[in-house]
Amino acid sequence: MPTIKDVAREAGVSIATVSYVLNNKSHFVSARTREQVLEAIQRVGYTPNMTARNLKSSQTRLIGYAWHREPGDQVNAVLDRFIYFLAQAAETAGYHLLTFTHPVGQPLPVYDELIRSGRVDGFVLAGTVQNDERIRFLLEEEFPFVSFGRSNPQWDFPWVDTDGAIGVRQAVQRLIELGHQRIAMAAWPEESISGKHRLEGYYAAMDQAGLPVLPEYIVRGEHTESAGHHAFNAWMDLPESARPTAAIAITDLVAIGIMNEAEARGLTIGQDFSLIGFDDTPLTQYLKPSLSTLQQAIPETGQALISMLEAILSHYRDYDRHILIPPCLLERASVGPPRW
Amino acid sequence: MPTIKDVAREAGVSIATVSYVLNNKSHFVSARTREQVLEAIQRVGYTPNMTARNLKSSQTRLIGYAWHREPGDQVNAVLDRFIYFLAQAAETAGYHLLTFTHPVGQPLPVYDELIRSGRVDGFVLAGTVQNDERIRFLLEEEFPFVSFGRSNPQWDFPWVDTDGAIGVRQAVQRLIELGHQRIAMAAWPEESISGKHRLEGYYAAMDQAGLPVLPEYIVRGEHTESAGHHAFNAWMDLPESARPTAAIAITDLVAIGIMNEAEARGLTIGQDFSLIGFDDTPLTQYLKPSLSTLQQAIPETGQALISMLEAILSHYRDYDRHILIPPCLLERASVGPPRW
DNA sequence: CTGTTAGCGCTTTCAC
DNA sequence: GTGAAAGCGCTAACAG
Repeated sequence: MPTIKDVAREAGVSIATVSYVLNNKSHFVSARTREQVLEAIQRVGYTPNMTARNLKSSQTRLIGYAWHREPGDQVNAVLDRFIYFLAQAAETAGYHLLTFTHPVGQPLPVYDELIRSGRVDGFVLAGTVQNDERIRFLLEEEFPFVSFGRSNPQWDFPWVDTDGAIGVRQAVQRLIELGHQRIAMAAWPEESISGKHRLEGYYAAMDQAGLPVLPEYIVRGEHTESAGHHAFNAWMDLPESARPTAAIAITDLVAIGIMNEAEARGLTIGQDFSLIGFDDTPLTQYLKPSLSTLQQAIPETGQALISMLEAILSHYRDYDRHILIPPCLLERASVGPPRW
Repeated sequence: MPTIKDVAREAGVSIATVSYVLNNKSHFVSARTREQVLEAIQRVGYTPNMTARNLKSSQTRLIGYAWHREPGDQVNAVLDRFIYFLAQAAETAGYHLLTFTHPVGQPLPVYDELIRSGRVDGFVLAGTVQNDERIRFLLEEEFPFVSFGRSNPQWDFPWVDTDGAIGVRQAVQRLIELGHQRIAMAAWPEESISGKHRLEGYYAAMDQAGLPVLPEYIVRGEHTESAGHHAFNAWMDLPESARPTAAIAITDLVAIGIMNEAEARGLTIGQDFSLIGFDDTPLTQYLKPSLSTLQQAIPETGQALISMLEAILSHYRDYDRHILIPPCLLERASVGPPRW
C-alpha cells in the first residue's frame, strides 16, 4: 500500500503539503500544488491509512454495538432490522459499527475493555432495562453513548425510543372505532419499561372513550407464544357478557399464541375476535389471517441515534437528548368489527 | 487513559520492559521486574491502546462483514442468526467484526475502500452468488477472506457451506420412509447455487428409492410466499393419480405459501399433504401446523469460518479450505404418512 | 536482563 | 505557501 511519503515523492512536495490537501486545508496550498498532489494521489493509488489517522487523532471512528441473543434461541426481529439501519446511518456519518458480544448478565467487563483499549469512540445501547447497569456504568465513566430505549427516569442520558404509548393508544382507538368496547391487553411483567408505556397507551384510550377496564383484561406474561394461550384462556374464562371482543398483544409472538389458542377453540381471528400485535415481526403478514401490528420506525430510530451520538462526539451543544418516535399501525386481516 | 509511559514511570523501568511483559516476552525479563511491572499496570489501571498496537503491527484485528438487506423489506433469518455466532467466534479468536453496508449491486467500491484504508484484516462473505464479483475481486487483490457459501466452482477460494444436498436428501428419505412416493419440490431459479445443490439431494433420494420424478414436480420460483402458492397450484393441476402427496420447499417462506394455499383449498397440511421447509425461520415452529424444516448449523458455520480466516491471517499451512456442514432435520407437525 | 531508539503513517505546530 | 520535525502509543532491533 502506498503511503503519504510515496505521494509526496511522486508530487515533489513534502508530506505536510500532501496532508494539507488531504484534509482540505487548501487555504495553505496554492491551487497549482494542490493539483499536482491530487494527480500524484491518483497515480500512486493512495488512500490514507485509517489506523495512523486514528492514532494521531485519538479516535477510531468506530461505534460499539453489543449483540443481543434472546434466550431459547429466539431472535429479536426488531433489533435485527435495527442494526442494519444503524450501520447505514453510521457510515453516512463517517463511522463504522464494531459489534461485540458479552456473557449473559456480564456486559460491563467487555464495555470496559473496549473503552480502555481505545477501541471505540462511543456506544449505541439497545435492549435497555430498568436501572440498566450499562447506562449507570457509562454515565459514571463519562463515556459517549446513546440508547435505543429508556431506563431509570432519574438518570439523564441521551436516548431515542419508540412511543409505545401513542402506538397502543392509536391501536385501541381504532378498535373502538370499529365498534369494540370490551378490549383486553396481553401485557409484559411490571418491570418492563416499554411494557409500562404501552399499557399506559391502552388505559389512555379506554379512559378517553369512557370504556371500563376489568382487571382481568390485563394479563401479564413473558415474551412467549404460551403467554398468548394463557391470556386468551383467561379472557374466555370470563362470563360471556364480560368477554373481550378484541385485544392488543404487547408483541407479535404473544399475538400468535392468542391466534393459535383462539383457532383451537374454533374462533376465527378477524371475525370473532380482533387482534393487534406489536413489532411487525417477519412472517406475521403471511399468517392466516395476516396479523395487524404496530411497526416501529426502525430506520428513523437508527438515524436519530447516530445523529445524537455524532452531536455528542463532536461536542455540539444543541441537540435533542430525548426523542420519541411513534410506531405505525399496520391494519391487516386480524381486525374487524365485533361480531356482537 | 494511562499509557505505557505511565506504567514505566510507576514501575521505575523503561517502556521497553513494560512492552516485554505485556507481550509475554517474559524470557527477557526477570521474575522480579515482571512482578513490579504487573503491579504498576494494576495501580495505574493500564490497558494497551489498540490503535497504537495496530499501527505498529500493520493490522487491525477487525474482520469486515457486509450486511445483506433483502429486497422488499424482508429479512434473512439465517444471516441474522449467523452474524451473531460469527461475532462470537471472532472475539474468541481475538478479533472484532466491523460491519458495513453497500449500495445494492455496488459492493466493490466499499470493499476496496476498506482494504486501501487498512480498516480490516480480512472479510467474511455471505450471500454469495454464481460468479460473485466480490470473490473475483478479493482473489485478484489477494486480500484475505472466507465465504459462507460456494460460488463459481472454477475458483479456488476458502469457503464453508451448508450441505443442502445431504439435507434435502435426508428429508426426502424421511418422507419416503413415511410412505410417500409422489414427492415434489419447490425449487429456486436455475442460477442459484445452493438451489442447485438442494435439488441434487432431492434427485439423489428419489433415484435411490427408484421413484419417478415427473417434470411437473419441480416448480421453480423466487424466495416469496406467492412462489409457494404457485407451486402448490401447479401440483394440484396434475391428474389425481399423479399429484404429489408431499413436498420439500427450498425455503420456509415458500413453504408458508404452500401451506396457505393448501389450507385455502381445504387440505390439512400434515395429514393431507406433508411439507418440509428449509432454514427454521423464526416463528415457523408456531405455525399451525408447526413446520418441519432443515435447520442449518449456524453456530458451527460461524466458528468454522473464523477458524479458517484465522489460519489464513496467521499464514498457517494446514487447514481445510472447503467445509460442508449438514443441516439438521427438525420434524414437526407438517409431516405425516400419506393419506392415500 | 534492561534501556535506548527507530520507526509504523499521519497531523500539525512552527520556521522559513 | 511550503517544509522540517515532533509526536500520537506501541513494538522490536540493537546496545550495553
